[in-house]
Amino acid sequence: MIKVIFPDGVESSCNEGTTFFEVLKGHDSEILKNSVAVKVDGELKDLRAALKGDSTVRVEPVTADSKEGLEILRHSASHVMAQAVKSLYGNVKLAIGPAIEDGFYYDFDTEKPFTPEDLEKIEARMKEIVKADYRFTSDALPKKDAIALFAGMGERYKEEIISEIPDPTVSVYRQSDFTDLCRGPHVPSTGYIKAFKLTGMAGAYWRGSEKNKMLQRVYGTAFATKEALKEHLDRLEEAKRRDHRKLGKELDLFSTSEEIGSGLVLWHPLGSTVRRLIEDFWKNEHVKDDYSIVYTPHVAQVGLWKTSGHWDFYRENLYSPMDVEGQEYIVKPMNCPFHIQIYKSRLRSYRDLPIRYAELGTVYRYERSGALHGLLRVRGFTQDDAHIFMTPSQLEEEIKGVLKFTLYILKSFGFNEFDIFLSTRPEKYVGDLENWTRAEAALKGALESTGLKYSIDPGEGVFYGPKIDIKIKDVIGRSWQCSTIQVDFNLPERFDVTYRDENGAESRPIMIHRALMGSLERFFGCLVEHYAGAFPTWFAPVQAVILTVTDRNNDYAETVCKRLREEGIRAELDKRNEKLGFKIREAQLKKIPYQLVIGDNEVKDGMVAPRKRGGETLPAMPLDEFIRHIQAENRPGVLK
RNA sequence: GCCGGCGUAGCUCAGGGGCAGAGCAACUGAUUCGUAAUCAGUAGGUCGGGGGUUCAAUUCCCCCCGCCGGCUCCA
Repeated sequence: MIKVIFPDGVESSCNEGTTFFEVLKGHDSEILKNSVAVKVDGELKDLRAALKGDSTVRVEPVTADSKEGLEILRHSASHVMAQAVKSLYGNVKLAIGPAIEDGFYYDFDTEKPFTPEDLEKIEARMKEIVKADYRFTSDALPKKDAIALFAGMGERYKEEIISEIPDPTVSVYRQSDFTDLCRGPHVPSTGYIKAFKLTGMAGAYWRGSEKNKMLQRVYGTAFATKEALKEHLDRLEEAKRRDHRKLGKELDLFSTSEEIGSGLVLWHPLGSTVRRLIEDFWKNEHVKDDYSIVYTPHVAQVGLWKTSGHWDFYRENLYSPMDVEGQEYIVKPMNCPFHIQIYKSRLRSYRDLPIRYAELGTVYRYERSGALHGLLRVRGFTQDDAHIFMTPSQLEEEIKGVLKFTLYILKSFGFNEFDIFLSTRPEKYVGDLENWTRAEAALKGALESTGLKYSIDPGEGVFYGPKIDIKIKDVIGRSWQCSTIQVDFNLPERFDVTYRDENGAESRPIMIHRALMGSLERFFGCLVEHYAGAFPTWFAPVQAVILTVTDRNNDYAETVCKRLREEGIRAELDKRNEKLGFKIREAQLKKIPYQLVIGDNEVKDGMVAPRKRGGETLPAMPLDEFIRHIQAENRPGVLK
């Protein structure tokens, strides 16, 4: 007899050989209904597997709606998809088919790429397989036998995978006539996969390397219930609705032009207004925080990048040099060497440090055409960059300050949730170990001081120093990589940056690179999606639009508009000969925060009748009262 | 860069080897109107660009450019 302990503390005893199915049934048949697998002493197992071995085991049901359960469900769905594909198309070789973040995929080596119609056919066949409710069964095989098995089926990718598995035996899973190499576990039968959908397909290289053959990847997703699946698909729709590329066009914020070139952004007047407000706020806050704002050229001699090391390390992202009177110049991919030159323009004392140079610096980097994406990945963009030069002993204090400042700026735009990562020393690094240890401790100390949660990415730091990355979470839960704070031991060395220390000796400062928004393009794209284009009053490009009811109201409306503008409010006047409902609809579609209706009543009483973007109408009020009302929101950081 | 899809009026999209289409927007006129679309009329096209097949190409084929979904990359 084996003693079984359940998570709720209940114990029971079962014979060796009892399946977990039966074990759970005896415990709680309700939970069994929702379970796809079990965790036995922390290890995931099939429900069909049997108790064995130890005298006491802890058994925990894994339900389909849990993180691990979903993963199992999706992984099983990928097997069902593979079965469907194999049964529909001859001569298909299987590569890999894992569960991923929001679903699963399977890579196939096919003669012909799949078409959208194939996707439908595959999904239909999958439904048949689910309906047939085939059992998932598993076998352990010695590697040699497994290789022979898959070689017999012509599955050369599987052979390759098996030969790289260190264990002496591997497991295979079968459902109906389909066999696949798999670690498992799986749901007990295909009928468990009640809610799934194929979501797309794409080419994907075998093992992710461009040197290898391109395979056909089919993406899908699966959930515990139809409701959860629908919710997920609705979320995708919602994301589509918020897409900054779509809203950018609809709201006339920005565009790109084929004549100009890919990845080069035109900021239209309304988008430019938002950008200007972001920039003004950014500059003011930096000055308050004791940064010096600087400006630097867009091109420079290539030698600068040879010294910095970028010419050797990142050549493929740099634009080709241009000849200027026999000298080679390139358009700048980064701002740091310029800031270093400003630093080096005279002798610096330890008394001058820290020195903080900040710049909204526009840089150009070559990105492969396939990598470009709206405002999020472009070839020309403006970094909200800063470089801080300090003595090693100032590092921790400085990082604390930068971190606090970063969070303050992000919160001012309405971002309050973050995923924070600390990346530590990689295998290949420059600088001495002592500095690394110190810098990592400093970054850690600064993170601890914020009280925010963070995770450590060991070995993921850049070769020149450890870093903190902050991803902001938007309203629908997506993460956006924006802020980065990087310690750099390398550039001060390469450019021979120095200061005079307390003893008059030449010392090497440490540098921090940091960007809060990353780039204005990316941050703006993120803001558009976060707010679905309905920007808070303080950075809405148009804050109030005045809508006249008839031509009789035009003169008064003009004075209202003029007055608002004098008060610094971005107001527009719509005196077109259209019905009020039409004007409201347009203002609403433009997502303007306030619509001021002016008809005969308002003219008579010297009032305005405000209507909010959400549809709420406020009682008619004197203009001065409305100005007070909107001014209360017209300040950086106020998010109405 | 690679795989697949797409590119038709300012926008959203339909069409398809033989006259280039709709809705919205624009323009003109009428209407002077109270909280999400007033009515009528007019104009608008190198069907992304180049080449080929054909009596005839926007449609079929090839090349290029751009966009979209991925792969890859992201200092």
